[in-house]
Amino acid sequence: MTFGALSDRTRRVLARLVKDYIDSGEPVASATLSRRPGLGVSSATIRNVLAQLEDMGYVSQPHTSAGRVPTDLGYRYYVDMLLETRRASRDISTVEARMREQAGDAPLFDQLLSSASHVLFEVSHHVGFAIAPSDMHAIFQRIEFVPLSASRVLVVMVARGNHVSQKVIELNEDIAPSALTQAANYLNAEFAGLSLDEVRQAVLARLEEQRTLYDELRAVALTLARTTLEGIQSPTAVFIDGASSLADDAEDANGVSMSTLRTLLRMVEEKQRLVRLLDAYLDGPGVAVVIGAEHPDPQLHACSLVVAAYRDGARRGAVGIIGPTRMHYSRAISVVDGAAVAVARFLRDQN
Amino acid sequence: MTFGALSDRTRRVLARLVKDYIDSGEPVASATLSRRPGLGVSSATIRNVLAQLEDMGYVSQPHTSAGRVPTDLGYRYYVDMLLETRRASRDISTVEARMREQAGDAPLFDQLLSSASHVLFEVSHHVGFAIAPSDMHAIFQRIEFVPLSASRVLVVMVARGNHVSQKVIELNEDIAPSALTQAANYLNAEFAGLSLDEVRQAVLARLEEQRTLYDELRAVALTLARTTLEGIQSPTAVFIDGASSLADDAEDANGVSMSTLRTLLRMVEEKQRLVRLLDAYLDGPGVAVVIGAEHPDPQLHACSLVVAAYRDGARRGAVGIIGPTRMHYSRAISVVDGAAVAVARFLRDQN
DNA sequence: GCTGGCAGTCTCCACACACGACTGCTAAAC
DNA sequence: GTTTAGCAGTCGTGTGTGGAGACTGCCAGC
Repeated sequence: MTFGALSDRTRRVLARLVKDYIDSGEPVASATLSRRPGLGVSSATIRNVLAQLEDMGYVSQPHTSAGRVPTDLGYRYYVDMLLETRRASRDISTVEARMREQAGDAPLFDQLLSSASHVLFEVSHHVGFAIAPSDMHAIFQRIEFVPLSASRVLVVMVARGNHVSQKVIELNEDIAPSALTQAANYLNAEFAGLSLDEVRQAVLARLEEQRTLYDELRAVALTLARTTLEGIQSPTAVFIDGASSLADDAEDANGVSMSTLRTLLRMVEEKQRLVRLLDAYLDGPGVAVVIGAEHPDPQLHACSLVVAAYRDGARRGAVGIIGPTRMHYSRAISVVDGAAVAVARFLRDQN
Repeated sequence: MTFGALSDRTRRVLARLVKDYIDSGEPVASATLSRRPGLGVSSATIRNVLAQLEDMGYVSQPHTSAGRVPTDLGYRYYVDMLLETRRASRDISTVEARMREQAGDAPLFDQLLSSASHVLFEVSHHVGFAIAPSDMHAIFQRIEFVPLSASRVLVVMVARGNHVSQKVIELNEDIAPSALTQAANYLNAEFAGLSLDEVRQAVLARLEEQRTLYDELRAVALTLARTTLEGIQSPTAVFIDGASSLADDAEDANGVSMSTLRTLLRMVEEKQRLVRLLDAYLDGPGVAVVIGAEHPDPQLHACSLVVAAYRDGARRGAVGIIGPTRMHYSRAISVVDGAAVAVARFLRDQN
């Protein structure tokens, strides 16, 4: 997008109006803007500018005798300006320091994401979230079988990045601890370094062969591996924190109605909804901002989403925040950006 | 509590009023009650009864020309009647079947509690929760060390009841995988069957001795065990589901105001608050109900809590629901009771 | 002790009115 | 041509009034 379409003064008025509205929550009057330093013109002039901005769809009036309020398009213009100018500034240090404090030096992957969502909430005062990359692309590092009883086994699978998943498997027949150890050794030697998806395919292929070629140890190992991996392709892990901030947003009648509140609370519960919602925005680089009516779901038209993807090799996850359209975008953007960088850095350090 | 203080008819009127109010949410008029089958008296008579009940503090009028609404004391009387008469009936089958569907046959302890909270939410349409017993009394079953890199170890500790906890430990110096295996073997042989608290004490005691008596293997094992156990005494695990139902409660203006909503959402986040809140109610047998102003926290005066403890050997945890004081108590009580029994049964079956 | 009837009370809703906040427009000034 | 001051016009908000409706409390009669 080019910013040439609006004159310099018009742009300054729009930016000032958006900022004022974000701070106050009240429609902004021309007189209020003219009193601001920086634009040394009278309220009448501002009124002319605002009339233009209204024609172009950047601002609107709740009613004739009220000040102006930014439309979603107005926010969009403002945010694009921010993204353009603020590209350099990011707030990694604060976010990263807080995450380290929260999660410790050697966190499990889940702990890392959980603390990311928590820190995003703390610093933005909006709902923070962190989404794990799809498990299937994780790099298999190690598997371990812990006997719980004669026929029950705890499977612990470790993927790169301290990504641990576990599952209890109930066997049809008893199995000796030594057999479990051997099975684990076999699998570790055979598959370490492959992605879980590749491991799954390899396991299935070998089980096919196995039908003819009979080998007790391998059969057990591969069957255990298959059962384990079945559970793994379960839904993507999602961490969300700060749902209580929604109550504040709804109370301020920030356009966040009770039904929006409910929609978001449901999303906090059925986290996969959030994953679906985000799927579309995970491709671009840097921070993406989705404002109000840009959401496909009408229930979210009062909300904005600030999201940034992070990379871990070929895998991509995301962190971000959800808040009312009237949110402090500049801070939100720098914080989310910082969190994405911090998560990526953590992962790099662990590998 | 004895129910003799009120005449039989008075009690029936109170019960009918509470039920009607729970169903409708509207103040109940004397005429409405007189039309109900069962109490074959005119509205004027009902009015006399209601006046008595009001004197005794069981019901109140929002304003002079309105019907009656139960007070917290009225609910209390009603709930005590329920607890007295319904002691026999519990709804285990539904709850247990749903939990089994949710969690599978061999769930991890966390999965079990998570599904309990979810099922409680589903069937009650209020916030459901499940609290794990304090970890320190769990029975140590097995520990396993998984090498992640030369100096990083994943500790997996299993306690009875499929209770798995894990932690990454960063060592000061490199350690060979074989040493880890030996360390695990030593700890498993030595401490299996003790409570984690006992293990912790034993480990500390032996480390004291160890200062003089030098034995590399044991020193490593005990040090790893100590570091692991340090992390374990972390806050009690709590599972909560159904926060979105709070939005419904607040929307119906069930007395659940925005500030109550916020308080509860905060509690969903800082789960330890809930643990503290419940501490007082975990001792009694069966189901406990805390109604409105009976809560110490004034923010919860619009809420009721239905909670039941479950036992796992010497350990006690709890399950329950939180909803508006105007909640369907009879169903809530039977469901919570059923869930507590189902969790206990699961644990017994796993051990 | 119960019931029918009636007067009294209070909420809720609709309507009207005045106040205040901004705007849009126009004509004059720069 | 652009900016400004001034003014008329518009609309939301807060307040007050009145009538309808919903219950109750009380009293007299059964």
